[in-house]
Amino acid sequence: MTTLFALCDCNNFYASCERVFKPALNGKPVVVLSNNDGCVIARSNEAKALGIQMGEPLFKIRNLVDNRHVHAFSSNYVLYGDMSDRVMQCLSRFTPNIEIYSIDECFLDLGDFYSKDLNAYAREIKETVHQWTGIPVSLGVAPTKALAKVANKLAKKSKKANGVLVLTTPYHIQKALEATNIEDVWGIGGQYANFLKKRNIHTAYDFTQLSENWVRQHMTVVGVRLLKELRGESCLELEEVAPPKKGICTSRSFGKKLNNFEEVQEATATYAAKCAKKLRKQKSCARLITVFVNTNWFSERDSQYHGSKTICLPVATNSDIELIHYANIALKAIYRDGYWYKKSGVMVTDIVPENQVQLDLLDTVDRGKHAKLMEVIDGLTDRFGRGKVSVATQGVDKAWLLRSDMKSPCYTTRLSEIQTVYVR
DNA sequence: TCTGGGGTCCTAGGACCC
DNA sequence: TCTGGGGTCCTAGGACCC
Repeated sequence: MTTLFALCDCNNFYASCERVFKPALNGKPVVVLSNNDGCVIARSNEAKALGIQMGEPLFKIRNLVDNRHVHAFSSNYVLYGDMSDRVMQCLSRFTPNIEIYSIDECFLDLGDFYSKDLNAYAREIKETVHQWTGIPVSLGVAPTKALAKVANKLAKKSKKANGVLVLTTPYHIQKALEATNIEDVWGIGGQYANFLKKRNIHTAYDFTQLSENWVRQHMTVVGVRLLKELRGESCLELEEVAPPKKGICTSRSFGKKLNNFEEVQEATATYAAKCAKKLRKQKSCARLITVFVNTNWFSERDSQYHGSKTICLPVATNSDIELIHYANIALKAIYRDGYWYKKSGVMVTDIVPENQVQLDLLDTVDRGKHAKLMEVIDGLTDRFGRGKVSVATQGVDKAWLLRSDMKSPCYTTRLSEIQTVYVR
């Protein structure tokens, strides 16, 4: 059986989302910033043309932003998540077999469409998504996922392709591989790119000429899989159902540096509650919780400290109350006075399905009661918005909160004005 | 002054067991 | 003095992705 994949990738996704609701920004440079308005994480084509790099800190390009009238937005993940859902729903009308690969990318199984005019079909997909959601996308079509990635990159880059490139013949595939720099290949990061270039491997085509043994020796079985994929042998299947996560992490840099235990504790408790919520969403419980704290490692003045502590819970849980309790214990064990803290985080691992939790005979926690309470809290959160109901440790003043001074409204989701309630 | 956050997979090496 | 061999599990670290 011949395989055929399309990779649909939203162009400059976050920047495009902002533009959908502010069409006056079309044709103008737009950037979206990371949490705390720290660095650039999305750029419109006009912003790229100004030389603004991905990941560049805002303060380094302040002049450019001001002088060239670059429109900067704080990130608004609720908006982007909702726009992503709309794009994916639209795509699923074209084939039921899709894999949502990331917030802005989707693989489509086009195996049944080989006899169709693939160029016309891909273009129809592209135009429909744009019409329905306002988001511009590019499509690459090829016999393997890695080749679909190659096709997608070229579809974006080439004026002639204009957002759609179909690679089905050996001739076109070879031309595409020759036109793709090795560092632009999916699965080749900076380390491997340097390593390969030193050995005179500069394009994706050069890479396909290597021997399987050599690649295995230097790049593990992952490299071999990529080699086969680029040679047209499909090794990566469409994963329509996302497997449950094996680890869940919530961490943030604080809006300002902190040297006060209570404030770090509030932030950390909030991250623990976020982990609990993510666990409940995928109907899992976790048995290991890790808390870590960091000072600002960019600062040359402040003395540096990194602490982390993992605690094994007697019984796996997804309750806010329990995870906050153990997060507090872990934090107390690693917190040292006399440092300026910039970031903390909570990670939960050893994750099991909710209905397969091993119980402990000496367990003193009323799990039924916790589950009921969490159900109520989740219900309130869904109706009235995040942060309206919380465990008291999470704090009220929140001096540690992120900065996001340039955030767009949540155009697509409801906001609420209900009084905040605290559960003790 | 200001520098993101959240994941995956693979391998090597040590501990431990029979 | 001689000092096995194979298997599993765990962890740390390194690579990658968006």
